[in-house]
Amino acid sequence: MNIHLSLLPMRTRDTNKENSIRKQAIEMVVKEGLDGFSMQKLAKAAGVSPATLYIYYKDREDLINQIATEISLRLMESSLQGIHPKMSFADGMEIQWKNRLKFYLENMDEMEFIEQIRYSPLYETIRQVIRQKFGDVLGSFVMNAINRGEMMPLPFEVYWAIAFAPLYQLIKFHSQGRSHANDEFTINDEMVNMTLKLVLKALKP
Amino acid sequence: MNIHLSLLPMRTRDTNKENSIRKQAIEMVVKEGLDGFSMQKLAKAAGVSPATLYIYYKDREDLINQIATEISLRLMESSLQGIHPKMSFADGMEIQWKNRLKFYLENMDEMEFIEQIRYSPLYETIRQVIRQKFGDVLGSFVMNAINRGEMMPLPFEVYWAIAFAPLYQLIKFHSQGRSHANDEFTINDEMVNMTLKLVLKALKP
DNA sequence: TTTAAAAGTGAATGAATATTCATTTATCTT
DNA sequence: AAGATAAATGAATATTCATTCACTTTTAAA
Repeated sequence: MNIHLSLLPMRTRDTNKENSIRKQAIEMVVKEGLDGFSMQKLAKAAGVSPATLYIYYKDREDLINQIATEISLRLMESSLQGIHPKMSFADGMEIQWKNRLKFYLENMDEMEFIEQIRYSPLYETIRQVIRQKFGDVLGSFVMNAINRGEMMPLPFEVYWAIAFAPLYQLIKFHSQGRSHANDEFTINDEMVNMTLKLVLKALKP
Repeated sequence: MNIHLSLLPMRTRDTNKENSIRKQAIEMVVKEGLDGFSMQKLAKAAGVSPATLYIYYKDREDLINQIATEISLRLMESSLQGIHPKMSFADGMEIQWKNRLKFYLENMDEMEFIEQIRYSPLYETIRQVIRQKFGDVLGSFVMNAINRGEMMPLPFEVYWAIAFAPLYQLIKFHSQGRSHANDEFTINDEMVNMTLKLVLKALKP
């Protein structure tokens, strides 16, 4: 982005505005839900004319989509950091758990934004982008583990359901606990390690 | 509902209308997301005047809340059907898995409706109603299993994350697969049994 | 310093929004 | 049959919505 191949002069984009729009959009969706979000409110919150939003984004749907896609891709890249094909299954799993957890905790607003979109019809496009970009890597990680006898041979969906759904559930408990006084659950490393150990026990042949 | 203590005559409520409103609301939210839902569109789809909606429901938020709460309570009641305190942990788990799966498959639209709400700020109230009504039962089910040495002693959240998140993930894969040609995942009993077995293996001491 | 081009704007548009209100309609008891 | 009451309505309200447009501002190369 922001690279212009043309030799013609032009006004440069204000990255402060770009960031402010992004940040306020995320905050608004998290606080008021997808249906509490509007372009006019966003423009006001970001200190920008409504018309400016349409310079950055084609329309409302495109705005939500671009922001959500960018976050999702960052999450996936983060979660695969430090993964090598030769690595043992248990090590690979532990790294992915740590990576995902770290990303979540460091980007809670972004992740709650994604949660709002994830179950709405808007998310379908993003799901496809992710699958196209990371499907192979994740698939071969599982296949290797099975071939090496480190993991039970399982359909991919069963594997994923056991391997990651519990982590996401813990994170969900954590972020629900954030906003509520009588719900004191807070995630911690010990708990995560405990859960990961159980998950690995389940998947071992 | 529909019980009048007054002795005075009055016009009776049309239950067809009531059901039609409910059904169309669910369908609309599932198809177009929470922010694609509006009172006027609902009124038209249900063949009813907009004003009629305000006889049944205080306002838009109340409408969503009432429908979502009613569905959630039905799910919880279903999932505890046939559960007895003397039952072994494994049996109790299997029954709950079967009950939840059955309810989901028989009420897919309702459940996808709930998914839309679940991550929005609207869901907080419902979460509390559920906890208040079923928290004790679920809590003592876990405590019994631990005391009898049938299950590892775990924080409730860790237990839940391992015990049910994988099931929900499978169901999510299934309902995503429904609408997409190149995504052929379909849930079946064999797969569910396989996953449950792994989960029980993880939780066994 | 001129200038082309994109960035950025405020005000306006028309459609859609939630909700209300003055009426009419259906129902049950008497 | 009469009448009281709540159900049900269509039209109207004021607001908010996404989006557009004619216009001004900023930029950087020439």
